Amino acid sequence: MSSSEDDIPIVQRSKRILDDSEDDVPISQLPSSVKKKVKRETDDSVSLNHPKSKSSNGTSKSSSNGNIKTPKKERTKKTPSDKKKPNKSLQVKSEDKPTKQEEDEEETEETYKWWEEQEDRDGEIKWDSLVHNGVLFPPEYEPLPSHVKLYYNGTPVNLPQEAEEVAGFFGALVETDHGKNPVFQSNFFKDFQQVLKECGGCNVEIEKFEHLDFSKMYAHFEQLKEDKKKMSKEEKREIKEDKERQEEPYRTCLLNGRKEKIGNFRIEPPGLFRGRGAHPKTGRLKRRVFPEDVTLNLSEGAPVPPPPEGHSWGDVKHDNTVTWLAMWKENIADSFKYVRFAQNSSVKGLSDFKKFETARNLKHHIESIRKDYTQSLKSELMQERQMATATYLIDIFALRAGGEKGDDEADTVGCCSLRYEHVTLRPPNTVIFDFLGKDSIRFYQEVEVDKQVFKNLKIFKKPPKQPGDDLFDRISPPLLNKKFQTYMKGLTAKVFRTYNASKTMQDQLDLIKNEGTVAEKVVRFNAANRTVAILCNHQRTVSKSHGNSVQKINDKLRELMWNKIRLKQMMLELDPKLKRKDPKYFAEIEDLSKEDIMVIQEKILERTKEQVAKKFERDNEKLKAESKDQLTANDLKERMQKVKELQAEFKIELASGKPEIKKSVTVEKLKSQVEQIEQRILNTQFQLKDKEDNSEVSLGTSKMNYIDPRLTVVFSKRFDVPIEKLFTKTLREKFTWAIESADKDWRF
DNA sequence: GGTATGACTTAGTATCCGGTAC
DNA sequence: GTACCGGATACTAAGTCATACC
Repeated sequence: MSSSEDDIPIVQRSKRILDDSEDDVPISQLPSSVKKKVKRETDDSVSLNHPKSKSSNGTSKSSSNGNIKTPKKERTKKTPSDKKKPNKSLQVKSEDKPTKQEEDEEETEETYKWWEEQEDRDGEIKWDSLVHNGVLFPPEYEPLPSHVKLYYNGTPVNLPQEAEEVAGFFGALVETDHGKNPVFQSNFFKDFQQVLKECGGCNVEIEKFEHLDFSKMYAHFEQLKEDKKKMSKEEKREIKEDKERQEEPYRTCLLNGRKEKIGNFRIEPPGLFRGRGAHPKTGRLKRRVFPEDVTLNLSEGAPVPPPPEGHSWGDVKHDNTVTWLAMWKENIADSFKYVRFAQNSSVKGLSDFKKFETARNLKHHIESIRKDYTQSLKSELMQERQMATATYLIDIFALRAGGEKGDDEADTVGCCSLRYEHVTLRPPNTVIFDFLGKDSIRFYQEVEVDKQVFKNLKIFKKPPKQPGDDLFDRISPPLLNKKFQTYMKGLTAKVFRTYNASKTMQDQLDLIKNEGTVAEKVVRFNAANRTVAILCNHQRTVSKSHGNSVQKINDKLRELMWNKIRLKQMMLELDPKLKRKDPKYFAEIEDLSKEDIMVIQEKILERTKEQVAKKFERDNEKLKAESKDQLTANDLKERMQKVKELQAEFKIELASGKPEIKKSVTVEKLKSQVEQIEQRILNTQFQLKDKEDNSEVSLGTSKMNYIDPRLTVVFSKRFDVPIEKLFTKTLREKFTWAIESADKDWRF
């Protein structure tokens, strides 16, 4: 690198790789060294039919043949330059920052519709050319102000910078569940002491975690949060724009000459490992990643982005059989972390499409698979019997495969790793599953199973087996998957989950009638989604505000109920004979006791008081701003008088049991008001039920990973529900291929 | 056949951000 | 204008599975 280049800030230098040198140059026109001869595998190719390839009757083939088109063609080896050159509009532009509108247009123009391509896309080669600007490193550590210290036994500790950073990681978490977890504390403390030792120690001998006092650090971080909140809009905007400017070069890359988004272009910052569940390593220090730890992957001959000043890359690879752009080794589990394409990239889209097509293909085999494993449940061979039983559990209860786990990981299980204690048998054929699955999420289900499955599980638990022993001791996920491959190409344990999730969704959607408002249809769609989420055991922790908001809705319901009763009381006041005519209609008048009513009235009064007080404050602030005379305490008293009047009315009503009737009121008018309130009650109850039902169920995971997006698109089209109501912006981008390729008649 | 490795998908949670009520 | 709430997004941990190697 020339010295003049050295003077250019890293951000600008790397930006130039895409912006200057390759700007407006399609990859196919790059120097020949960039182009790479590509050998494509042609076996079992998958491609999508696109709207242009209609059958003679004008309907898309996708609805009838499942979009799979696999004529094996002998293909000659292709080089990138043989491929169709991208449109001018697809080339990366960067000079003159485009306006927001231009950006949007550009976005639309640049979207590569891979699903409209005719070519086969299977095989080992994942890309023909890949050019990118490397990765974004987290900022260097900024030392704390000198007055913010860690204390040990009351003594302020002068920590070296490296150790202060680690202490700060903990300091920020002291009040969280992690910070209070003894394993987290102990792991942190060991690593903290190690770092301290590495950088030469400090003024105090630190021996016990219990003597550490992080309160000053914690207060400092809290203050920083507060300050951030208090920043003006302008300041916040500037910071955001700065951040975006810095990230810009790393957001996208050139994949086969087309601009594509990158997902996690940021190297993970150092911190304390937050393992889920009872993870033995939770709290360990995740060390800072340096360029020397990072391997880049890009086209041979493509310009290698310069590493940050004074550093060099660990390695630079040119492997087009993988889809990562950069990787590094992390120090907790000693595994790799990858920088990959974004969810809406062609690479991810194609992979998603293939996943759903494989799952969809299972429908042609599922019947014979079920027949086969039902037979094998009675096999003489223990291994076969275990295989059949495990397949049954994976198919029917959507269990994961359940690979072996080490002692240095959380103790979680799936099907093959189920142990004696995870399954309880209750004759004649009830099985109680109780175990921690992925992410230490509890799987608890009491289910009735096939009689032979029950028998088998009983055999698998027979002595000398005891708690701690594997239920399925003769099989493993690789063995299961090997067997699955004999049923169908590409079939593995996880495909059953995708298949059953999408099949369930389709069945549920089929039950929905095309009636009601859009909002009602969305609620029904979500209910179908929820069935799938429950099948897959997708949970979430109840939000902190959940109890509060449920309480609010319940209060609202009681208030509505009271109002309805009052209206009915008024009706009887106007025409007492009504009660004899329709006793059922008026029966609910007795539903609320005097105490109930008092509580409701108090809540209303309280709320009204608060409203008046707040309005008073606001008005005063307004007057102050206009330099006018302030409202006085007397004014407030006057305003509060109205609340007092209301209170008096309530009191009279409570004593007499008769609400005040206005002159113009008629029985008919009251009846219509009752109907209105009843509708509101129904809506509110519906809203409450939805909230309760969803409080512990996470719908997003199944929508994102398991439900074929084309099902959602079909629902949207058939039921006239805008796709925006069913997919967020991110999901619409991720599933553009589905939105543009599935028609009304598509079936999973 | 078992284990290690590497590359990918799936997953829950933390944080951001925009709408709404006041 | 602000505080609050909830949905959307970002982050990264934790799975699955193919392949290589012995």
